[in-house]
Amino acid sequence: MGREKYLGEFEFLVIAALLRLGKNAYGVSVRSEIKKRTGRQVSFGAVYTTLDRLESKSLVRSRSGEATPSRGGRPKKHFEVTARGVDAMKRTLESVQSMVDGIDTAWNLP
Amino acid sequence: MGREKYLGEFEFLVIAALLRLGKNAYGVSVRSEIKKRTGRQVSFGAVYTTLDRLESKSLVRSRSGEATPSRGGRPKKHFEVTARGVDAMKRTLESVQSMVDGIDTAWNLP
DNA sequence: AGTATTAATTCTACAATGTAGAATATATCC
DNA sequence: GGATATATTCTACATTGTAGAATTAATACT
Repeated sequence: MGREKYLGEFEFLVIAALLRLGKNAYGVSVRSEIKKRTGRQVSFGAVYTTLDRLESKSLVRSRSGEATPSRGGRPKKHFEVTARGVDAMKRTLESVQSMVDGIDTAWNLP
Repeated sequence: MGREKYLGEFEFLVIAALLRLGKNAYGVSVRSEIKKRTGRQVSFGAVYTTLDRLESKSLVRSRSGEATPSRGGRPKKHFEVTARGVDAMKRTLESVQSMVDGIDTAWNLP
């Protein structure tokens, strides 16, 4: 049995973005989704590096190349979350929630 | 304005543990609280290193030395979360939740 | 064909955080 | 003082976070 791993803070956001974006998930859209929802500023480098690392850990998978992008530019590289990726996300979210449960209301945390 | 920072995954757990433990928060109890609630295995090194780093970022504060520990052993070093620490926690939790919101039910994540 | 324009990804580099385990310190008791 | 108990500090390295410049690939235009 491989030791259970947990997602880093940013890795978590990236995987969540992939899940929400579904079919339309690729570097640029992941970045804007995170910016849009969290309001935080995110560099391309951060996103692509993280996507690569997640892929080499098999938490994410990519299918490259797009048929015909009607307008110029490099082809997109689409990503999707693997089953293992979803598991890692669940595990991570579970530990966060088990620790936060209770104090959230006491300290009126979100 | 200093750029908004976010807590790392483990830093988050440690701060949460401090909040729950209140008056009784110190290295050893933080470790066991995290183990107990999340079921994950946690080394002392991880906890103390993180606590130190959080302190140097002023997200946490420590008051050292205990009056009379009725039974032998080195004195405890107690920790508490600063206002900035609570803020960082809120910010971090907010971005996690804003990204997870919606998919949690769709993917039956915790 | 050659060049400009657009869209997106890859590379490079370094900072911050995660993690373990041995070593060390401090206190009590006999 | 030596044994025992309790807790923290140190050392070292692996993984994750983050930014921005450079590069690649495609289309459109002249």
